[in-house]
Amino acid sequence: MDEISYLINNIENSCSRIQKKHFLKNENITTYIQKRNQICIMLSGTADLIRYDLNGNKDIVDKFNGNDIFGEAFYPVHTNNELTVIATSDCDVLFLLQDYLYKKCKQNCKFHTTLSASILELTLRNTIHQNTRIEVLSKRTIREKLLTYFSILSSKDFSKTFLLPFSLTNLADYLSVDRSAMMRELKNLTNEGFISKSGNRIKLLYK
Amino acid sequence: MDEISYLINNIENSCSRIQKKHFLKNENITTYIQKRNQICIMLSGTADLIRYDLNGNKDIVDKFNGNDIFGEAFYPVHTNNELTVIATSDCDVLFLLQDYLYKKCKQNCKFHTTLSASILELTLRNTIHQNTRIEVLSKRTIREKLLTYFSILSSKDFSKTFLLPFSLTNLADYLSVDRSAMMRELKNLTNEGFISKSGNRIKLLYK
DNA sequence: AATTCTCTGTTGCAATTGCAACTATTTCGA
DNA sequence: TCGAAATAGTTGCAATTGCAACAGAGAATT
Repeated sequence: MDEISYLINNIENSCSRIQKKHFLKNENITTYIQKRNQICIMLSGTADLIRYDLNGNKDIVDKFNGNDIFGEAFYPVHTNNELTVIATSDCDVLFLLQDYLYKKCKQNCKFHTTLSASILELTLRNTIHQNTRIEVLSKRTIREKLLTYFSILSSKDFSKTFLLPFSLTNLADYLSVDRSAMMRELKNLTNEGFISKSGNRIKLLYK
Repeated sequence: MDEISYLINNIENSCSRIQKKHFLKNENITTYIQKRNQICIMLSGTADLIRYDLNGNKDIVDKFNGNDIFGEAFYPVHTNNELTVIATSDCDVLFLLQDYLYKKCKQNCKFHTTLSASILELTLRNTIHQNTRIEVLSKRTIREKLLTYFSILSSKDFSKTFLLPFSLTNLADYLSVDRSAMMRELKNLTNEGFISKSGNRIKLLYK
């Protein structure tokens, strides 16, 4: 993402229609409002996308890291719940409107060209992440979800041993299964000799 | 998608690096090969993305319609299975390589600018579809999956009554649940007065 | 018009999962 | 450095789900 680095470094002397803001942990970064077509890019830090449903239940829908692209422009916003992005650490976020990508500004600055290319690249990468998650979520048992996800991590690292990118609690959320049921299944997989595990390090023992 | 129409109509006198091909039902459109960075756009017709795993099991991973964008550039391709796109009806498909989006051709034709903007727009729309699917798949019970999906369809149509966009068999695939278990749950929802249903038409009876 | 194929609908049963309710351990902030 | 969160780990039990195996209705193909 050299392109994004370029953007960050040149943000000051760029068009006024794109903004960079800094947030402290626990601050509200944005709320998804239909038809606003807002696009956000996480430059540094982390945040959670949170849904409050009508019963007031809180639900972590997504998690964002550096270079992640998000915002209501990417999301099916429907009326009966509110989606809010909350900083889980201090962070810097870039804001722009989707329309801005299609219209050239008067100055015709290099910024636009670079920005469009970057957004496309970030979006493509985002799509790959989403497809990964869909592939995993579409498995029907916890065992299959775990093994599918492990196999993806393994082939990404070119190694039978790899580090989980988050805590076991968060892994259960990512797989959308009950944490205790997932722990049970991890134990089964270990006892049956499919994997071994110490902390967040997993080793695949088959094939 | 006027942009895409423009592309289709001007495909003949465009760069040679983008191709339009016609396929008959059941023909192989493409196979996902790592690092090829191929992008495909379905101009007309329908196709299935199919995975063959090591045991030879066949699995429909995704379904594509008009204006859908797909290809290995969007997908986490890992070594132990093959992903193939098969036409489920006669169709026209546009092929290009991802790099092509970033590099201007010598002629500097209008084609490039339009194409990049279109691809970005198609990708954004694709992302919204994916987020919808993730939202639905991340519900833990069949009942919740159904109600979540119904609620999205309902708010999209601005109506408590709406048509399912596919057969009940395909709905079960989309929700990634056993079809018979889903039928059972649909019956429960009907008996308990949450919905009514005739054919593919669903009516929400609550709130 | 007959046949094949796909889709809908149903049910019993076994396996899997979520839920609740704990304890132990680690991390983090005041 | 002490206490509070967050994380990891465990288990019994009830509810949900997948699976297998049907039958019938509708489409599509020849």
